[in-house]
Amino acid sequence: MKLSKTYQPNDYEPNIYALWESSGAFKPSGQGDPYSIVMPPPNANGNLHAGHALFVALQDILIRYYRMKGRDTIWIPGADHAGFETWVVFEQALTGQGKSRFDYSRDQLYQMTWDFVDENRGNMELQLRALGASCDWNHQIFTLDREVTDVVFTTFKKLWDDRLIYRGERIVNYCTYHDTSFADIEVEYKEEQGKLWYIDYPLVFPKAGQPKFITIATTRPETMLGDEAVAVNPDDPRYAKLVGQKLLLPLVEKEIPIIADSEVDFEFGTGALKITPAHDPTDFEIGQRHDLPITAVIGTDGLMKSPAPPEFINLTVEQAREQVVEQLDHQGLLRKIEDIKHQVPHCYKCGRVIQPLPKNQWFVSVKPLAERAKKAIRSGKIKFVPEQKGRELERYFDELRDWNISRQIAWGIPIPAFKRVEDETISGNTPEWIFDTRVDQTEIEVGGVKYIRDEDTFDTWFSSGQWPYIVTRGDLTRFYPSTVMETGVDILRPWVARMIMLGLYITDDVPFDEVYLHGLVNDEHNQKMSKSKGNVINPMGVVEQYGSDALRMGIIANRSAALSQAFSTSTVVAGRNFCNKLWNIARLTQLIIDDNPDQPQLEYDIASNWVACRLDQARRQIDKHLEEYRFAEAYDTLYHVVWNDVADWFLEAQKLHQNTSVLKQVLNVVLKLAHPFAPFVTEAIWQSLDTDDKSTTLLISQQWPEKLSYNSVKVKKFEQVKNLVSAVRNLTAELGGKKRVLYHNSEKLVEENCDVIKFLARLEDVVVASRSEEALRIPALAEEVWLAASASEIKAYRAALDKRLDDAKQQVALLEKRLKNPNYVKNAPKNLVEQSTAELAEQRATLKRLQVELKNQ
RNA sequence: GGUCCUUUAGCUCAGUUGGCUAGAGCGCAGCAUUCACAUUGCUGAGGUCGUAGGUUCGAGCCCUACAAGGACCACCA
Repeated sequence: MKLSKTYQPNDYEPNIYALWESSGAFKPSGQGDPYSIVMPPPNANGNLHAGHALFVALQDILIRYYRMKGRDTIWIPGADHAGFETWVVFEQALTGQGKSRFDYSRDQLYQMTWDFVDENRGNMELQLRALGASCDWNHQIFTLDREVTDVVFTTFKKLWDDRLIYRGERIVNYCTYHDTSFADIEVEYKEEQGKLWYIDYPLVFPKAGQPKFITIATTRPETMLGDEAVAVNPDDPRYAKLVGQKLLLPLVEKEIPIIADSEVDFEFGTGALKITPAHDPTDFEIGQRHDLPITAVIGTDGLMKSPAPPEFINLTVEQAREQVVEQLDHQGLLRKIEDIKHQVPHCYKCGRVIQPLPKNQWFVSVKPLAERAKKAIRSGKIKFVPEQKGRELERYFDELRDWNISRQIAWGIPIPAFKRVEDETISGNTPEWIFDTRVDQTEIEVGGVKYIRDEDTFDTWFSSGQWPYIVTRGDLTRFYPSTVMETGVDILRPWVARMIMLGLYITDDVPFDEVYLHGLVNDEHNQKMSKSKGNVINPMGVVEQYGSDALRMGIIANRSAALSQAFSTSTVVAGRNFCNKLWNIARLTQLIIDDNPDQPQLEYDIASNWVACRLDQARRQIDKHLEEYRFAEAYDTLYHVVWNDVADWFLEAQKLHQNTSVLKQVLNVVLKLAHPFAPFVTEAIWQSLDTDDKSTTLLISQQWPEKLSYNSVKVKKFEQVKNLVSAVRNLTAELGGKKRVLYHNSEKLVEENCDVIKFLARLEDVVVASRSEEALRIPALAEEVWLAASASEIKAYRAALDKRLDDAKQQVALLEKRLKNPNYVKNAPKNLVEQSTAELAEQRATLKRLQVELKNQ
């Protein structure tokens, strides 16, 4: 015996992976229709988490399956510089060394982050290998590689030339701690208990019969220092006559107009809205419509700044708020304070409140891009699993606003734009900003004019949004569009949406044909995993304990598309046990073959036909399930055919009558069907088999099983034997478990399969006899077969028989009622009616046998 | 405020165009076991499919309302 008693994954996995990798099996074959998956690049600086384990499992199953199906298959791995994410970690490390980002230049910081990432770089890749990812490492790309930045620059230029990129002062979401702006999508809104302050703004020249002031309501009184107007709804009768008049902005003593804008909600507060164009997105828009100046009183450092009155300058927002309220109260302008619950934007990383600030940034005009993307989904050019996620994206494209792509962090792809250095000698038509890819220089000269590089870097999603066509350039163009994009629902909007927009824009084609989305992997109690909760599952620990295959099967079991579901150790254990089952199937097969070396018996017995039929059905089902991305069901099908059919019935039967050629064939098919789901153990077994040319034979490179042939009559026969055996086992167990004698009235089925039935049903003996008093009829079987039982046992069993009788009666009544219903007979499909009729006959026969049985006792 | 998802056995989940006795894994109970595997085998118990209506010969599945949980979106200052 070559194989140890149980499968020890750690003894095999690393060697098996090295075998695959060195054999070149991960490379595309160049034969067959292309099948490609672009891996969502994991953070180069991080360790893999449970979500990665899930995506590796799903994508690798697809890749291995289609590779075996003969497709020209590639899975392209990547590593993400993960701009902001990595930056935050790097800065923490810097702080840990007592340093800060202000001690270095941008270029120094970039280099330092590069080195920092480089140190950890290999971990992620080793972990992908440990998970068995059969991706083509020759084509691995890092998101900061030259070939990536080249494409990103070209795209930026094209957008620029097409006037789809503009630089403008807009309100951005600014984290004053991280010192960078965010896209709308990166902001986390949290409901908070806040206050609503009601403040009187006096009119400069109150007219007779009119109020002397307007009361506004605000949750952020400190921003009033930057107010430029008070807006009311044009249809609001309370304020109709006041529109156009001036107010005196308290504390600042500045005159501001009362304007009318339909955006203003009558219902909220007093119906009068103070307008701070610099510090609120809505106010900014209203300000634009009414040509109001943008007066910023909060700086990017989060402190108050000029032109706020001197006493407020350099106060924090919170301090300023207190001061403002206090002074207003002092001046008798504070009318009332209400408690209010409202949504407050927070930095998703540090949790601090996001300040809306005006900032000059690069923006992408997304409307035309989004329109096209929406059409691609609507027309079915891109298919989503699950479908509703496609509809969700369509709605998202409708409401998407211009996309801020500038980030004020050093770690990322520099924006290839340079700003003119002000100089009186330059002519009026020299552009303020020019495109240039010499981003390694901070200052360049063009036509005698000096330009300085934009210090900002691109939003990571701007470059990763171009990933599918970036990674398929060169000799891989046949793999674009990729076949399926498999990724997490959480990045449907930030990533998938952008890949579709930019893919269509640059290549005039969709970036992928289908999108499969997986949900979050929660902890065992279905709570979201997070470092702060300490409930994070480390996939490498699971691999170490149970094996890579076990983790893979455990994590896909019971899981459906796009749903957040719990991680379950028990399904991983089930996966581990399944690996061991495969292992022992191989061991037994080997054992039998070793015992019968030179005489393969070619007699094709009924069990062999039956198992061929079961395996063939399973193959078709797995095909169908994988076609429809039903991973859990494909695995379930495999699990049961291997365990329940092959191991529990076929191999048990083979212990009696060996058929080495069929045994070999069955093991071969089992290993192939199982390979995408349990690659390591199946390959380990494959390598242990005696084959003519081992060096070139890898399971990973084998063809998926073809149709198996079998004799249906023999299949049916084994099915009957199996039913009889189960019925005997059942009755034996109910009667108390000891071995018994089976009597039969020269039944052909029993006669022909006497020894198999005896063996599988664990019978004392099988003898021909007429009905004995000391025996119980095997229930629900048409054959005249009885199991030996003493009178007292029969008596004790009477209750069970009574119950069976009741069940049968109920069934007969139900079927009769259904068949008597003329509407059923008329409307239901014919085969169903026939089926019901047949079943009724069967149930009536059963009923009759049970009645006889009971009478005889 | 809006949109979407979920609700099926003790737990985690399947259940593909409605079709008649709703499945799996784990857990639980009983029995077995020198014979590939205790990471085992056999047998079994356990569900009025969130609630209330409706459509239909027939509903876990379709429709309506409601309830609970979750996710996302939104400019209510």
